[in-house]
Amino acid sequence: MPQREPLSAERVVDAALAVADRDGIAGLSMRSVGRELGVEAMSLYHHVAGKDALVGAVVERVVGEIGRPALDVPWREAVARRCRDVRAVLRAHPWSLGLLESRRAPGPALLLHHEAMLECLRRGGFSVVDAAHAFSVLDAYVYGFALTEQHLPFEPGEGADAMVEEMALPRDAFPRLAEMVDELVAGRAYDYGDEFEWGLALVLDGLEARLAR
Amino acid sequence: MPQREPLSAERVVDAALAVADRDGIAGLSMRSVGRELGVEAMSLYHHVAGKDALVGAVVERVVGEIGRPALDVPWREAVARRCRDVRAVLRAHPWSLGLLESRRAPGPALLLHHEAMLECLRRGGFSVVDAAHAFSVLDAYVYGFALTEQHLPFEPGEGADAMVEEMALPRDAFPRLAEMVDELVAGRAYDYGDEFEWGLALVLDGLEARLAR
DNA sequence: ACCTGAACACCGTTCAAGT
DNA sequence: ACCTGAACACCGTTCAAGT
Repeated sequence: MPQREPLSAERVVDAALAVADRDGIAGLSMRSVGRELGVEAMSLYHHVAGKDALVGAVVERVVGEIGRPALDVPWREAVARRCRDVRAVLRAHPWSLGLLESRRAPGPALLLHHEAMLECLRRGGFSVVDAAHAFSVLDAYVYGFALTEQHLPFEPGEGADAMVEEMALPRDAFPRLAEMVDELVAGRAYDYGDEFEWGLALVLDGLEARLAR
Repeated sequence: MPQREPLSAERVVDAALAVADRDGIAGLSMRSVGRELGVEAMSLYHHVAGKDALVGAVVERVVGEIGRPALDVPWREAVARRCRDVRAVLRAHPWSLGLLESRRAPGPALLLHHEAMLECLRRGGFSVVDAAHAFSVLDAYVYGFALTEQHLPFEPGEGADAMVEEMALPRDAFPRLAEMVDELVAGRAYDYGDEFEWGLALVLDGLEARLAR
């Protein structure tokens, strides 16, 4: 019977990430992470300062999954890829968005992402101030989309039918919602996820226009 | 000594809102709400089904603070007002954004807001499908801005100086962030909150262009 | 040096008991 | 009908004790 692998900050973060991915944010506790490692919760305190620090490290790990920037393509394409990357990461770890609020200062991984985004924009010809503006809109859009996407009353593949049932709209009180649901259901194959590209293109068009003037 | 006001669902929600506004989301517990009302936590269960239901009711109350739509103005102005309204409400109750994740189906107040937004857009001439697109971008942008605004490493009025200190950027590793901070500090009076209008105008311009074509 | 048992001050919730 | 005390199964964290 092999000796138990010794604990380390890295293994604790690994375990916490696994627990969060499996059981969501509500299932992440010092005790559950300990259980995951076959160890008492108190042992974790020798490797992480506390739950806040652990959560911070897990968020940092997730942010680190955002791909490295492509600098050999036009700014619009480079920026679009980063945005898709961020959305993909936030979708893979839905619980991480809610965790952002417990962090105050951004960690190095998030700063690296910000830096990469600004680099793409500056190379594209944006002034420092406009790059700051552009970063702000893009960041808000991507985070916000991930947030709304997460709280949809239906599953991505499921289409809009489920939504109609789930919320049972009184048509006369909500005519605009009703016609929208009708049309989306009638048009079949509506995937809310497609909205991401529509909005992203709109924002990028807007930035292009600002750049030209 | 006056008889104690009898408990009611409404009074419980009032108290929960007061606790959340004062102590944040972490301070909101059945026991703390009970304390706020001078009552044991267990008494609350006679008026709300449980914590989830209470949280739902509190969110519903907050969403209800979003103003009624102005339908006698051009769509662009009407939509802009609603967006500013939503942002203001989310800023007044910063903890509510994090609470959205615990809700599955949107309550009537949120549906009313969605309906109002769609009404503005449809009156402006957007097709059903384009109104859905437009709603999606706007919603994502506003929520996302509120989210990023909430996690700024510095206080709104404080300017960017605090940010520089707080995160102590190694300039050579983050040249783009460094130049940005420099310029914003040099330019004085940078208020991140101003970014909201810049991005909102960009999104609305984009929608206007889509409407015209 | 690393791990843990017991303890403390908290959670949400149930249920039988009080008025 | 409305409120509550005691209890249960959980939290994060401290600290003295074990190896």
